[in-house]
Amino acid sequence: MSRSTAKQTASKPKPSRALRAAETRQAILDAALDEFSAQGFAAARIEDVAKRAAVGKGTIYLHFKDKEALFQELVRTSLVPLVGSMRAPTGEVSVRSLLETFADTFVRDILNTRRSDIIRLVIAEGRRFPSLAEFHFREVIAPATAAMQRLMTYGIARGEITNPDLQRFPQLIIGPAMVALIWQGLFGKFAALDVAAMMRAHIDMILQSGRTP
Amino acid sequence: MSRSTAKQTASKPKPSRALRAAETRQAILDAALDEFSAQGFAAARIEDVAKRAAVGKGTIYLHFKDKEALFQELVRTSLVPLVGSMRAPTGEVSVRSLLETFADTFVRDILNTRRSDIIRLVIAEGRRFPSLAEFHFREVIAPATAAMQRLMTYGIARGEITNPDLQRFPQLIIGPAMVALIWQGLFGKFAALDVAAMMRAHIDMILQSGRTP
Amino acid sequence: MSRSTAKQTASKPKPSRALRAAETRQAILDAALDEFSAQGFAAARIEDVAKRAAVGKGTIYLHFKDKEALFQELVRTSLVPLVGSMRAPTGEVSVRSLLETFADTFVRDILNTRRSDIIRLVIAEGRRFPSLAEFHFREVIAPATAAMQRLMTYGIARGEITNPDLQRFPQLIIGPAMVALIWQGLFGKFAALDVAAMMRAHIDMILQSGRTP
Amino acid sequence: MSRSTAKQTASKPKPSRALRAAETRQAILDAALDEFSAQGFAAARIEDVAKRAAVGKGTIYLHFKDKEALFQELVRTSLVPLVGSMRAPTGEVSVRSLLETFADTFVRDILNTRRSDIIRLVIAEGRRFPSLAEFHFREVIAPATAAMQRLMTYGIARGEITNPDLQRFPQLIIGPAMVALIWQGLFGKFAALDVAAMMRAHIDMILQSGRTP
DNA sequence: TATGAATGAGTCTTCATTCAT
DNA sequence: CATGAATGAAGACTCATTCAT
Repeated sequence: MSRSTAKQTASKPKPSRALRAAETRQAILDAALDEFSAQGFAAARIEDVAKRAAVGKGTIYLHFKDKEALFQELVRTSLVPLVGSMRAPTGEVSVRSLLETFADTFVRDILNTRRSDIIRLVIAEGRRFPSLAEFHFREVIAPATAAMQRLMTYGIARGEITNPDLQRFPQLIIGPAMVALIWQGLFGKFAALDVAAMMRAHIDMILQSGRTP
Repeated sequence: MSRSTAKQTASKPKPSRALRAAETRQAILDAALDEFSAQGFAAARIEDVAKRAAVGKGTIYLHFKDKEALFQELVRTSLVPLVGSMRAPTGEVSVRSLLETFADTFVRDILNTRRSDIIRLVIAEGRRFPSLAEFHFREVIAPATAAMQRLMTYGIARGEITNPDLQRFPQLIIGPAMVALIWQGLFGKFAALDVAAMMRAHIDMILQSGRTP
Repeated sequence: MSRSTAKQTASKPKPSRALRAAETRQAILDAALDEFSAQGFAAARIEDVAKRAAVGKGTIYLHFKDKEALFQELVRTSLVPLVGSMRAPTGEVSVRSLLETFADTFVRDILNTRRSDIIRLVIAEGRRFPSLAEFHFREVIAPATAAMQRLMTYGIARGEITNPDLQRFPQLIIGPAMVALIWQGLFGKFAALDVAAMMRAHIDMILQSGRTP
Repeated sequence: MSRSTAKQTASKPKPSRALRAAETRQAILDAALDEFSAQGFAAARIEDVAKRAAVGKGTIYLHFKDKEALFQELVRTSLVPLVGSMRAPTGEVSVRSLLETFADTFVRDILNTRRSDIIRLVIAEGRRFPSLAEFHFREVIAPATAAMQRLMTYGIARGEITNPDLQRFPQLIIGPAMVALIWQGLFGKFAALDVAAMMRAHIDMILQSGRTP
């Protein structure tokens, strides 16, 4: 929403055309996220997206080829940035602290944001949009599991991790995050879940795992 | 085709009208599961359900008030039976064997059956059918987590379980099952997951958890 | 297919087949009147007629070819009997008393009975069932207006009626009856109308009409 | 066909979008009157209305919520304007001339126009649309009968009307108009009715009524 | 005769998409 | 670039009618 330059001159504040267009586009994506995650792909109405974005219905088609393109664009652009943040563990950082950072990041930047809606959307609609599922696997899931595996390799090298299964099944590490996502989305109303505490307990479990008593 | 004579002779035991109706109803539910889990609620077409069930379109409305009723009925009747099978642990059974039984049952009776489609449906459509999400919570989730908590209590009493967090967060125990469900549904094509092995690894982790080395 | 013999053998009191059939048929007609007059032809449902008549849906088709036949049969059989009752005025009866009898009969045997529903049905659906309108004209309207004209001729001969217009426009005599019918059907709830008093006032008007003061 | 220039030259004055929309709306109402009065509410098909109005099916739903709203709007907007024209009688106008004006107006502006179809529609469908019947009573019937009563009061004051029943039963005055409406709609084909002459005869009758000879 | 489960043609209604302004 | 009136294909749902029992 940078509307901070070149305003005082004319009657209308007119920022550069390209800028306004980008803003409109983003407003549409924001609105689309609301509608798609509330209604699902099929039941979401383009008109509602337009209304929520405060643009005309036709405007959406100036920015996106059709409803499906809008949907896929939404999902694609919303999660890819996340992956970049997962880097190989280096230096003397403990696995525990890396896992804790991961958990914190997950809760702060995904679970409590609208990104969680996106993930739920992928889960909900992935079956009907195989290309989306594939894209998501390639761009999000595969890198994330690979990162977890690297983290486990690192942990084993450091002696912090002793259970080799964790390297084989990075899903075990990600598991509680997924559960948290679904739980908050569907059952949070009925039974609150202290996700942060659960994640901490889970990290404890991972680090204790494999130790021969 | 004389219709008034010779009935007891043939192979089929003259299913009473009511019986045939019940069969029709079940055929519709089966077909609906196929269509709904393949297409999602909104995109599934009643006509396709009818075609798959080999009945006329109108027949569906003879058995279900509308598309939504068919959907909810489908989900409701498909999962409740499962819950009955979870009984309190008794006698001298080890927690490990109980967890292994649970894991086996999950893989055999849910993951590799169409029930997994139902659960995916609940996850996918729960947002738009709050009553369904609530029903599912009440009838499936809550009993299942309660059973897990009882199992952990039992394990702690027996000394097999030493990590009290597991009692507080039964979600940690169920987690990998949920991950498996989603993974197989969306990403199984891209990367196979040996769910049974993962579940075993998870059980090991649970049982080792909390031990002070 | 002799249906009239050999019946007294069995247990149930079973009236003759033909009798039962006639009863069923009449029950269907009664139910049809209720439904058609409440819903109109198009919106009335055969299933509701069946339910109200306490017969199966298929039974209706044993007695009537289709929905339209049921409707036409209903209208035809319900009004024709009325016409027979209008006979030529004879003897020394005054026109006033004849008109009063007509008014009484109308109120008692039509307005306050379900026959009024039939007439309303003819008015409502006549446009779409020209054959019905024609039938109704031929069997009810034409005879009734002819009877009124005869009555006026009779009245003029007796000196009771002095206005020749009444002979030319028998509709003027029938008018208030029609108004009463529609009023009671549509607006009776909002403003009651004392039909009998109105009819008396109308008769006074007719008899005073044409007198040169 | 350059679209950006040369607009003031042509014949058509560039109807603004809103104006065109209003025209479309009116075209739909006109077409709906045709279809509804020919087929009745239930049997009229929206698609036929659209075709007759030369618009797409969906366009109708752009202007009216559903079929029923279209129907009610049609009836509501078509008759209310009439009521405004009935004003209290003033000055030295004779009751006869007022009644004659009323009769002329009825024949010219209702009976021989499509408004008569509307009234027939109200009669035909009023039972199934109670709100419509009520609306019609409130907006048309009640004002009309009240106007007639005022007219009779005025006539009595002037000495032209001597029959007090006419004040009590304004329906007696309106009667023949209603009969004419129904007659022309249903039986006009079988037996023509000279409505104007009948109305004149009726007016004579009213003015003679109550005179003691 | 009587039934009611089954059928599918027929309708209303929605909504993604287009396009004239 | 932006708009929203117009469109019509698509899909849910109804109900008269049939027919096996």
